[in-house]
Amino acid sequence: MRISAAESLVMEVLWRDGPQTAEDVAAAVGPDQSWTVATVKTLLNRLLTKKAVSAERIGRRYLYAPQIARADYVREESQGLIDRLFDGRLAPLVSHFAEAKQLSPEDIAELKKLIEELDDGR
Amino acid sequence: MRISAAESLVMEVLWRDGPQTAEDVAAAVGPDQSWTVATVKTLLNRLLTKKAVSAERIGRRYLYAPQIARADYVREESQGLIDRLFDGRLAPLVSHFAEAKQLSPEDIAELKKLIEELDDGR
DNA sequence: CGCCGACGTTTACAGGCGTAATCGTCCGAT
DNA sequence: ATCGGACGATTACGCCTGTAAACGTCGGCG
Repeated sequence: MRISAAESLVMEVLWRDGPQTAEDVAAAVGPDQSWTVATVKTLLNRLLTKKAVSAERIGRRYLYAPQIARADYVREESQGLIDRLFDGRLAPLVSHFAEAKQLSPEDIAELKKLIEELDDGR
Repeated sequence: MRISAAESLVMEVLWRDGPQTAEDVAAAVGPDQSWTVATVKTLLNRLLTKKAVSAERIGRRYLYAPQIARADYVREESQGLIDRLFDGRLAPLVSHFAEAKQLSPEDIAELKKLIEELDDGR
């Protein structure tokens, strides 16, 4: 099931800080988004029905924990974008960023190093 | 203004095949999506109000033409994803694909060539 | 032992989206 | 001059999303 933009912000804090209560999530994400606690609770509940998080009762409260791996989510999102916009291939994306002058020398160096490592591994 | 997923499919055919009528768009995109002509017309009209396409009257019909460049759209979408998932940097995305074993030797070769060209240009 | 308050659950509601049918108009063929 | 059909414009409608308030329950303090 699809995770929406707002929901993904909640997932991000669960991934980053681990299992926590609705209050904690609200404290972590609320300021940026200026969401009320109620909003965070709604999002957590939607994520629950989507089985994207689990809830373990700890006394009066629940601890919410991610049920899907961030890597999986990231892969799906990235693959989707690359499929939609770049014919499923990664190189054109990199190329696009290069043409749009969106790459700093540091970026280029970093990429170079990365690719060389990949190539060595081969 | 935001271009939705369905709308972007319409934009893609306008970008690919140039200005054309609603019928043409429907013929180009309809089969894949199994949309009726009515649906395509709705999407074109929404794109019109979003100023993403223009309409030039040719006799009885309109020719719809893109009003935003594909490169701009692509940049926004890509940048958005990279900002949301990879802290705004491109290398981690590439790295992620590598780790997910989503890169073929051809991909690696292509990237290598690309990066070397970029590096030369520097 | 009863009540209050903290939680989770349920309900709300406007706007966007996907998908389409219906309406109104105007061109072109009789 | 008329009428039907082809187009765009308008209207429809249910689902998802963002954002949140209202409701109900249960545990702990007094």
